[in-house]
Amino acid sequence: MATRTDAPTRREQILKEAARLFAERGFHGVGVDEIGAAVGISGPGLYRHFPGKDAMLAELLVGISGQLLTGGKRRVAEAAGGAEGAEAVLDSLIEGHIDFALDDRPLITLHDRELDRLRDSDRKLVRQLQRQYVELWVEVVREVYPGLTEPAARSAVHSVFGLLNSTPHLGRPGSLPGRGDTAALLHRMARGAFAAAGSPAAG
Amino acid sequence: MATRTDAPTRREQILKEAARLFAERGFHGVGVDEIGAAVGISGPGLYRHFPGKDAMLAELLVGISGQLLTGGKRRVAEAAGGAEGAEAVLDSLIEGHIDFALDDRPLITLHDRELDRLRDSDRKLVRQLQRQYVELWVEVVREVYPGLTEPAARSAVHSVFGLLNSTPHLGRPGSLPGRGDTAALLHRMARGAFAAAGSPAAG
DNA sequence: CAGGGAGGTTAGCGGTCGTTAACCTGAAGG
DNA sequence: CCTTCAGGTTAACGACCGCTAACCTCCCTG
Repeated sequence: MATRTDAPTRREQILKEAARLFAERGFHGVGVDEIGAAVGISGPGLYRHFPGKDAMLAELLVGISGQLLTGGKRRVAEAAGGAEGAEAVLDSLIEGHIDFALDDRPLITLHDRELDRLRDSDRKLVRQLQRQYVELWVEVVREVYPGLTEPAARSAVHSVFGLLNSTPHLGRPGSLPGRGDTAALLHRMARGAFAAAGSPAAG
Repeated sequence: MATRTDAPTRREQILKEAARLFAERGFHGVGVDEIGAAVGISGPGLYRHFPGKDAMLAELLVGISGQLLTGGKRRVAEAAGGAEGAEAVLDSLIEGHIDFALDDRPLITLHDRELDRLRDSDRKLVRQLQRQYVELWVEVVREVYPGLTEPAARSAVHSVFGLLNSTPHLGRPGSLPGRGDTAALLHRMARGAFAAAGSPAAG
């Protein structure tokens, strides 16, 4: 839980700015000179830190997927240790995903937008991490709503991801009703969506 | 309601293929030669039909936004004519959006991905159409759930759009549980999400 | 049957972009 | 004090890409 107080490395600066620029204008829409300028160095200087532009995107996407999966696993394990039910685990997963979506909006945008720009091996890795993350959710969701078939649960999970990942469309951070309220609203809506998916007896 | 039986014009072919390619690899990731090849002509031949590559994207995005807004307005007007309540109007809006998301998946993808690649004037137009569409929903949603503040309703609408627009992530059309089932699931989830947003008294 | 426009073709220009090459500099270490 | 090396710099190359120019070929029409 060591909260970092030391300054970010140049490498981390580059990744952060690259993520922002890629999210704003797309991978092909951003030049290496722009990324360099964003961290105060110029174009080719980036090649002291990364073998190429592709490598930056790859590291970003692998990092995102891995971070989501690791966080999800941790939350499932923690909750399983206590006496809480599956509902609490689901709440924890939702909370973690919302935190990520609200804190790292550019990364969320990249996550489902630029995957196809990766080399085959990297793309396979990211897809595998994503799949594991989805399966994590599917298991928990089916435990809470046993009526759901597995394909339906998977569709529901993907749809809730779409709901939670909508934060980049909610306007600039200032125009939101406040982070806490937004998080609470998203959480309620996600639970409501799952509940509706799990009970086909709607009017 | 004249269902078209005549063959699509060359212009329409181009737009359709361009939409698919843009959705797959991004606007900057597709060359005009590829678009031409996709319709059986080669590169510069496209310039007999469009003034430039940008114009294809512009026409696609303006078309999408306009189509959504027009359809939404029509549905609101139709339902308002009958004796049905706001709930029925909301259901109709959801149904229309789902139809669009399931039938024109590449367009849905483009819709919130490549907007920034447009000329200023086109982007303003698209944004204006989108805003009107959102306001259409917000009004209906607040009628059904009067407890929602206006900002909360707008956030909820954007989030439900994220949910409904998740169809491109649901795997290839073949792997879905069947179009009707998928549409029904999405519809239930959207209603559940709105209901949860509208009643802060969750446990 | 002339002729003109719609809708193609290929060749090529000009600009952009990712990447490499060659060089510079300041700080650390023996 | 000399060396080394991490981390920069600018110049330039080669590929790609959007677009234009110039030309061709049907087909429709008067």
